[in-house]
Amino acid sequence: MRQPVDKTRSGRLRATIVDVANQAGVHVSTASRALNPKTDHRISSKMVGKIRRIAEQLGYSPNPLASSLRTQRTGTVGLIVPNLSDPLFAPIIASVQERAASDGYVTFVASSEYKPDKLLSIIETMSRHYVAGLVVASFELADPAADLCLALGVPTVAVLRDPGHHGISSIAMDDVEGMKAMVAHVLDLGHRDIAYITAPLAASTARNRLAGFAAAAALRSQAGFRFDVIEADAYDVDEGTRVVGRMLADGARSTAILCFNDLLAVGALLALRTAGIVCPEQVSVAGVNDLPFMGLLSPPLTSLHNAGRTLGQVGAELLMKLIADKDHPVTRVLLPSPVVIRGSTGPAPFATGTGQAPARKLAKRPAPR
Amino acid sequence: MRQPVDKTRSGRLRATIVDVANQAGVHVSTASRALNPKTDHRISSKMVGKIRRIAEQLGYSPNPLASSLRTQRTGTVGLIVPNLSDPLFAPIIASVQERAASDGYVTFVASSEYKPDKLLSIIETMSRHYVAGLVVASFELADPAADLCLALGVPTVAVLRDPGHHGISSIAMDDVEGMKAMVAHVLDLGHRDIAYITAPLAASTARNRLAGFAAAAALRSQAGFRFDVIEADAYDVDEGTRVVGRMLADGARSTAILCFNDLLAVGALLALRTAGIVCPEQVSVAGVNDLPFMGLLSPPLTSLHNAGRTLGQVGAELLMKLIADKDHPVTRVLLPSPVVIRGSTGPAPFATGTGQAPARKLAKRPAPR
DNA sequence: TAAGTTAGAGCAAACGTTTGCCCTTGACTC
DNA sequence: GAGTCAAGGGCAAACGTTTGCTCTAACTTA
Repeated sequence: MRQPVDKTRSGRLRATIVDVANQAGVHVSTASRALNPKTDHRISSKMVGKIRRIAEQLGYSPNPLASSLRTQRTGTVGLIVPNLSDPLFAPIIASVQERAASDGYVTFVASSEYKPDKLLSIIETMSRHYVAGLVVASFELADPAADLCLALGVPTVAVLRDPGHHGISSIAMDDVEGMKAMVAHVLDLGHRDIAYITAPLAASTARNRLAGFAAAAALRSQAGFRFDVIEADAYDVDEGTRVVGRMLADGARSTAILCFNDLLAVGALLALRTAGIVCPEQVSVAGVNDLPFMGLLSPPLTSLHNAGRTLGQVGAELLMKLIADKDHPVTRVLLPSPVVIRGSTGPAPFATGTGQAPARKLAKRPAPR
Repeated sequence: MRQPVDKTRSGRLRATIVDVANQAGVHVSTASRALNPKTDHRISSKMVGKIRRIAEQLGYSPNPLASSLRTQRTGTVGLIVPNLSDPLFAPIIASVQERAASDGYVTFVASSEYKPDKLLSIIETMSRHYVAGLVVASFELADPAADLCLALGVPTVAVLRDPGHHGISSIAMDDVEGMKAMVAHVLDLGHRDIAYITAPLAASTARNRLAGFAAAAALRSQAGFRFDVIEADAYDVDEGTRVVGRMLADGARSTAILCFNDLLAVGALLALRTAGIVCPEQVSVAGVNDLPFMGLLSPPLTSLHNAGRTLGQVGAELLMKLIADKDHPVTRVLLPSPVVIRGSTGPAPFATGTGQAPARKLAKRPAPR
């Protein structure tokens, strides 16, 4: 005698497929097939109707754990970002989530905290949870984590940062061209002494933006132009303040400071303000990513557009294809990253148009108000 | 004859507990007990050692799906926010995630998009996935979703917004006191005609901030004081611009505009700027939440502090307790929400200190630059 | 020394699905 | 009218754990 299912067990009152089958007077396998659109052709249509009706009325919905255990597939995808608090990732998280949900997937989000080992262990964990696929925004260049994803056989899409792995599809901003355009912008404004604050070069974004800067600089390698690169150790506002503070203390003469991202740029603005240097009249500043509110700062920040939502959406879309078709070709997408010109970049002081800027230290002037 | 486990199946090469048991020459139940610290006292310690060693060397880790199916428990918690893109929720997401992870839980994040039905269906889904508990930042007042959580028997903590349900623990900001303090602040500055832009009153936050505003207003119900309430339909910058645009068009005379949140306040600033009204000289503006960068706007925004990280951390902590002990008493935590005074609030124009402000329309003046 | 206790380990059921295979039945073919 | 076939449905194993129960042997205790 089969015990009737105890509906009150553990506080969960959920009908199982055997309840449905019993009620319909059929075998559980029949119920299973009838409920699954992929297999319901094996069952007579009136039986399908009956079983569906009973399932509905019992409020049956399949237990994803049991189903996944049997099929070795789940309805979940994983999303890994390097930092959950950085506003840069908010639209990516939101859009990946939305896109995945529209295909019936729920999303695990995890933060790798910019730590390569943590990334590895998260991937391990997610794989153990049988995620159907992974969207990763944390890859570094030649990241062993990319190999791990492939070894584990989990479909993976890189967003924002491209590990440069031949087996991993990716979607990212065109940082090289973006940065070239940014340099062109400040050159147009007459700047001849330009500094670029880069982030640690482990990430493709950092590498590419530096490459763009360097490429643009190479075109003006003549006398009268000066291009400096300073390396920051972090990605946040404080680091920007520290770095620019040091630059000023070292007597830097740059009239334009381009930053790896907006947070560093905001830090730069603060450091300049503290030093009594007026932006953009004395020094221009620009960032990358065009975070929310950057247009409302004073001065409003010039930046490179970052299509966070598109990144996430297209990335998730790509992942869905990869999941559906294991042999989907590896694809690589680059999104244009145009310069968003605002008030923090302006004409170079004493610009002569000849390319020969007079030697000059950043003067301390009282902050305007 | 048992077939040897096919390690290459479906691309996943994972040792199971039966591999460990076979290798150790013991029954799988013995292996299971040896591997579980809760039950390993039932097995001789040298056997435990041997089995652990073999497990390690085989790279065994338990399949969470199978384990959860059997135990009806998972190592996952759910987090539901109303909007993934709002910077307000970023620190909450990050901190819940961190705190849960430190207890070995992975986190599902979902967005209810401010839609009550969507919230219900997300809770349903998560419950089906056997989440161990739920952190919910989307509750409305007297939300049926709160009943659902209880009915499903899933431990739940409300953060930020309190559904006011006797069975649900919560942690939130003290919006009533915060708003009172904000009103006191602008009264101190001499303002006598104060407007408050509220959000839809479905949420406890909206209700409480309005209550705080009303309570503070009640103390000055004498002639010469005027307190207006305008209801916004949304929570974003655009809505703030629209609402304040309408107010101006309607000839509002308020010299201080308090807003439900920073996004509305930013919208208010934009509308004022468009109208050529100078903040704070002509009209003061304040928000709530103190989002990142609000101190860098021009003018820097006065706001109420929001302890997002604490909210998430304490909320998750509370959830861990609830999970560990089903009979943990329902607790309610309120965090102080002090006024962060910045440049967007200033002395009332024509302030006399007598409480009798002269009738005056908001004058259009050219925007300064 | 007989009875009772305990430690250590195995047995098998259970969690809720899915799916390859088999069986029955009725229709169709030659 | 015997053989073929397809449709419709049942059987039982499998996914990888956990856990109540049983069994055996060794160890106490009176």
